[in-house]
Amino acid sequence: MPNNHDVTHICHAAEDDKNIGHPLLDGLNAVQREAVLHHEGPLLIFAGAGSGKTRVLTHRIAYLIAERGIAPWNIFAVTFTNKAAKEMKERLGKLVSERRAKAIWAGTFHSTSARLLREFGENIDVPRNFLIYDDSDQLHLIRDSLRELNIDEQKFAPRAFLAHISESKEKMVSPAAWTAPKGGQFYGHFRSVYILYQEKLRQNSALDFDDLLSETVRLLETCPHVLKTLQDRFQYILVDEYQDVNYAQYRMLSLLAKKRRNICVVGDDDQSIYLFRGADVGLILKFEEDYPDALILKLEQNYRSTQNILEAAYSVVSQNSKRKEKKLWTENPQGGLIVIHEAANEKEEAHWLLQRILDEVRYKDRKLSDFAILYRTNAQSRALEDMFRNFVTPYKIVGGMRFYERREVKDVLAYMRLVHTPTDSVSLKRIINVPARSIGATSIKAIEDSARASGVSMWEALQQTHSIPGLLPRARLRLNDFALMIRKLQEEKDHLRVTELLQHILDSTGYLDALELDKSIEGRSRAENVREMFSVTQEFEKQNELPTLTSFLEQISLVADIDSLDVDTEAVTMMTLHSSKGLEFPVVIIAGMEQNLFPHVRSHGNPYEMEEEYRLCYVGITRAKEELFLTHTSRRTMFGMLSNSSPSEFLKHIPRHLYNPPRGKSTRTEKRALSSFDPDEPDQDQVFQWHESPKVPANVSNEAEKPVFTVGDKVKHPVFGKGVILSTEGIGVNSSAKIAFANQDIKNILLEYTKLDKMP
DNA sequence: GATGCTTACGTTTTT
DNA sequence: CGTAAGCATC
Repeated sequence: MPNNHDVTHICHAAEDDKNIGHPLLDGLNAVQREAVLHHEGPLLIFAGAGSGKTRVLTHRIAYLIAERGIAPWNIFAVTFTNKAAKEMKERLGKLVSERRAKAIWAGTFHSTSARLLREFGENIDVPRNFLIYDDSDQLHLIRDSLRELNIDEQKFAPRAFLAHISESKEKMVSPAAWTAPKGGQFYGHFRSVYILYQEKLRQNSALDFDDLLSETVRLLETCPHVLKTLQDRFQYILVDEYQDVNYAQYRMLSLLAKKRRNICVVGDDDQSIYLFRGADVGLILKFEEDYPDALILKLEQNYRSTQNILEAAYSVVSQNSKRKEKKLWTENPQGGLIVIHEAANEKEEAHWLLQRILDEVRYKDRKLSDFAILYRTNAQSRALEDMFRNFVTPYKIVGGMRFYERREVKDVLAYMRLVHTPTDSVSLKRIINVPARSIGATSIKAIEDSARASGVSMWEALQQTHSIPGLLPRARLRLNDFALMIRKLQEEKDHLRVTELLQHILDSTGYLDALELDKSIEGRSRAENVREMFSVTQEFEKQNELPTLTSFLEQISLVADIDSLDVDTEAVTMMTLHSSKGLEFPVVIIAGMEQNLFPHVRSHGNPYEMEEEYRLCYVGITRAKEELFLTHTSRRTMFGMLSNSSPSEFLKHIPRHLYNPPRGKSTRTEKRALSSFDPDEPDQDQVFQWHESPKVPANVSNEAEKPVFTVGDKVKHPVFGKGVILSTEGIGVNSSAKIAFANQDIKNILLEYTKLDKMP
């Protein structure tokens, strides 16, 4: 089986179309063509996983431009991630021209909203230099609000307020319109917290993620001239992943599409996985009501996966009651069996799947980049990463501890934000004493109180330290120095490129110098991360025609983890199931298929959330093109506590004939289980039975020519150089050795995959 | 005001 | 287990 067949090669076009021969319709099936050719009026496309919807969307846009003479700047394409927008433009560049592809409006709801508010926000008193507050910024504001309102943080979790505020905004419920549900002190406090939080956002010239959407809706609703301008601008609207749209986004679309009604939405109710973020599957099902004249198309032919994989996916998602019945079909081969594997614990799980991957690379000519490991929670990546690092196998990870969430990066960004938007007191408070300039909590409190008393921002209060009561003379001096430094940077900001500004900030604050004094490992990596910021700004300046500070900060606030995933790197990809939406891989491994983990324990007892877990599983399975591995453990350590785990209920819905036979409890297995690394030998034999490629018996092949190593042997590793064997483990393919290298590193090396020379 | 120690607490999923 | 916030001490 070819490793990276493109869908284009196995698409078969219907023969009977009058437009046959048009390059934009080439290789499309009949339904896909209809979607491309549909001219004016609403269009709803149910597009199953792997049914070529991105192709349909890009070809449809290309057709509008090339054949119908629609100006690219009159087309608005909403994608789910920035990455998807970028890819769409790249593909369009090849279909029409790069210049025209660049001119279309493509982006996420959030980035488009930010752009519109930057352009028109002044109509509704959104300042031009607004910042976008992320989760942790929001929490700061909530905490401040709770303190101000004398609400006990211990009794009422700040997160709970934030979640409920977010929910309210998604549904476009203002503090005034909000009505308290019955009972509970929480709701008694809620309105005042909501109001104060909103007030603080305004004072800081900041919008949160939800504001981007709700303020845009408010803009469209309250300013008819803006609405008209935008209705004329966005003559053709195309929306991807419509099943994950929330109410505010829905309102925004309705307003924009009202005049011309050229709205084309694509989605799949089986792939709705953002309920927690306000996504409402009901909206895609309501589209027909909203637009009774809509053309409705269904893309049900799958070009991605084998029949076995599709059947497994269907067997899971069809358990749900609230879904539009549909079943994908494919002309693809049946494919090999799915492999379900139980490991003793998360370490062994990681070890097993790493081995599987290396086996396939070795015997089936796979590349590391053919593999994706998916999991339910980010925390699961730790065991995987440890194992990959130990065995020196390249991997790339989406999410987890994000670059922009690191303390040092946030600090540097806070300086940039403060220079850009002085009213941003969250940033100000963050860095006013970083690096330490002897400005302590008492002084900060004094500024805050004084600012509140006179109704100005902290930054404004700082300009007149003499009128702040309770400041010691020395503190006053320090504060003046700080204010002067920031003012200088503010004066420069418009004449400098972002990279230069970053340099000036580091120079005048001494931030990097302070970090470099710390010689510890963390200290070094912090300094490294700050220097990495220069790559970020330089890359930004290269990629953007108008690389302003405003757009830099905006882009950083709105990047998704997935946006920076580099598909070209030769490495295994690891990410959450959520992040994997829209992607595909020849081989997919879903790890942690356990009850209470996936489906997640928090979804138990909530039928809506349980159905979402099933959809999430469906999304995960349908990422796979050729092979699927599902692993679970019998015991897993969570929160530092070891607990028993049982196989996920998803597994029992997969028909027996689709996966590998259960491994027999042979004495061999039991013996093996006693040895240190559970190599799970019988299972491995079965794995290879269903491969078409000739199997090289793994544990026989090289054993003869491989030297045997014992503790104390001196060896030479092709990458790490000279070392000494500290200990050995495992048998055959699984044998590994702990080796101490000359550079002090101690690593576990899988002997099977490393050319290790014995030295005299 | 800085530093170091203790404790409490948490993990869904993300624009 | 690992982190972050909180407290006591210098």
